Amino acid sequence: MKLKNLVSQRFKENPSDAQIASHALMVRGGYMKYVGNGIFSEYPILRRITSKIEKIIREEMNAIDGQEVLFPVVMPADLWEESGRYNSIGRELVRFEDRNRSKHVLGMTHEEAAVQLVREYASSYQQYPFMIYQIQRKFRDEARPRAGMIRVREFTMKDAYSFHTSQEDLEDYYQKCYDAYNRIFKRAGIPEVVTVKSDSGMMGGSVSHEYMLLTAAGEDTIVLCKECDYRSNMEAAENTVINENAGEMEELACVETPECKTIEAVCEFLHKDILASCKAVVYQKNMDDAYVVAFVRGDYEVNETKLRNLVGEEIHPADITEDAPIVAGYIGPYGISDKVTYYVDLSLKGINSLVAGANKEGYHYTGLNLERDLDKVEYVDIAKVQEGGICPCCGKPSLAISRGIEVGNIFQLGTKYTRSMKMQYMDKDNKLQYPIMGCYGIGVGRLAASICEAKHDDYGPIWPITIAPWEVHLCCMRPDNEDVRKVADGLYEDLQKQGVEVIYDDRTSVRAGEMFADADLIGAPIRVVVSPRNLKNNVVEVTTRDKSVKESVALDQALEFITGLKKQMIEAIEN
RNA sequence: CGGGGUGUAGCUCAGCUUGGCUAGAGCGCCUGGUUUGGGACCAGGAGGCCGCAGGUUCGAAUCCUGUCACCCCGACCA
Repeated sequence: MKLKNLVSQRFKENPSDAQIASHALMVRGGYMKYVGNGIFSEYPILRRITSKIEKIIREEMNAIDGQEVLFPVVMPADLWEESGRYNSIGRELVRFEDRNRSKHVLGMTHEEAAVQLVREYASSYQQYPFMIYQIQRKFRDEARPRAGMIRVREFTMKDAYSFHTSQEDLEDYYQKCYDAYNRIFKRAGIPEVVTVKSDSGMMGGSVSHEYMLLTAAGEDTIVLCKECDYRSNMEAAENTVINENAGEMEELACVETPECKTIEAVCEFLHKDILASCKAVVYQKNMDDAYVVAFVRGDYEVNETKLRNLVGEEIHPADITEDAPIVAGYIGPYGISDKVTYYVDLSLKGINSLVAGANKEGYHYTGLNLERDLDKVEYVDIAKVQEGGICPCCGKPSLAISRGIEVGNIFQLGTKYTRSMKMQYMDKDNKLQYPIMGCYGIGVGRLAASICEAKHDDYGPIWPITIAPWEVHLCCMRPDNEDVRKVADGLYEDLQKQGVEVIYDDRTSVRAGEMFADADLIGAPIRVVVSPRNLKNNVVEVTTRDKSVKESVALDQALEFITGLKKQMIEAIEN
């Protein structure tokens, strides 16, 4: 491919709306073009990258006996009504009517389609297990797309669905998929992706893992133990708290705390330790606006995902009205209205004397002892883990908090979809059974952007050779010089004959600076420069994008050197 | 959905507070020339319904009202 014919435009300046490196570089380099909120087109450079990522994914899915299929993007609403998700999913599911006024949806995930595809086929236990997958566009009407290709509304995804006749078989296959995913990320050049325990959310099911690329630009918060292998998404992270210095037992007393609406203000006013205070965070159920109060130790934040799972339905931060059965700023577990559901976090266990709201405007209690003063207390885990918190696995105070991009996930779904959609098979004993499912996703575009996020410098992406748009970027400096052009043209031909993917820059009237800047933005791992200066010494210059190699190679050895370097770079990633 | 911000050339932006001639710059693009190892220089040129609609005014990119779109933070999110 000649660079001068490449459909795309490169820019010197950063786009004004880009907040993260991958977004800025991929727009500047002509990888993609903004079409609408959360919607992009891919130019040839990016399409070459995503095609290579897809190829790796296909190979690994096929290697674990996956069979590629293709589901429709548009599906009749009936199908989604069967599983119950037509009504349970919010506005991210696009619903519309066709010309006959019949309801349809745009596919945002394909559990229903997968079950529908194999429901009649897989009627005997002898046909199990099997896995089907597709690589296809999805549309999710996200509330807030952001960060370029990291979070978009329309995107390409590999989604796989496996069907099993026993939990053991699912777990066995889940492990195979777990390993296949690790191979995919390794082969795509980011072996540093880690798995974390995750919350299953709307997918349903029990065990699930997310594959996270740890980077400051990530949207997810990850909890990692520095001492052992414990890793979890913050949403699912267990919070372990031990209140060792539980303090003196005091008398319960109601004290005036004027204008003290935050826990910090109260503690300062009363000269009490925030670690012996009880903070109230108020939510409302989405269904009926009923109030739900979460009590946590003053220094903790509420983990809304854990709270939501406990409540068993959707909740949102409360809007406390005048006639509410609670007094904003003065809410405490002692004497709280029985119209309010409340939860007490583990972080409050064992503290002898708490400062807490008195449920009366302008008053707090001191000396509150939950076990002595309340009829009964049940402690639940609803707080966010803190930096330096205690690891639930090894027990050491070694938890660290980091940011990550979710590049893939795997779920043990169970029978949620097969039951609701009445997919059954006949087992050995002539009994009807529901197959057990697993599902496994990878966002292709997001993975490309994540790799860019992980592998770039100020000048552009540094693509791993396995997914780079081209393996070699050949620069012909001064193509108006006949000797130089002849050598460069020859090298271009020869490299291609050797099966090397080359992007060839033979533009006249382009100065060296621009050529190099373009090469950096395109990010091919190997750069070869043919120029009058090099030719004088009968050499070409070979450098790698990551600057680890920079050599002048004799003309007659150039081909061998470059193909050798390519092979070396591929092996370094694949092995 | 709540808070903040921005819409002027393909890109990055100035002009708007205090209304006034044919609306500007840099980059990019086209023509010609000089250049040629990290985004050159000279000369000429094309390119704008100043997001959209309404209003105020002799006159609106600028003031007012409405509306749409986008960006950021939060909420939400397999």
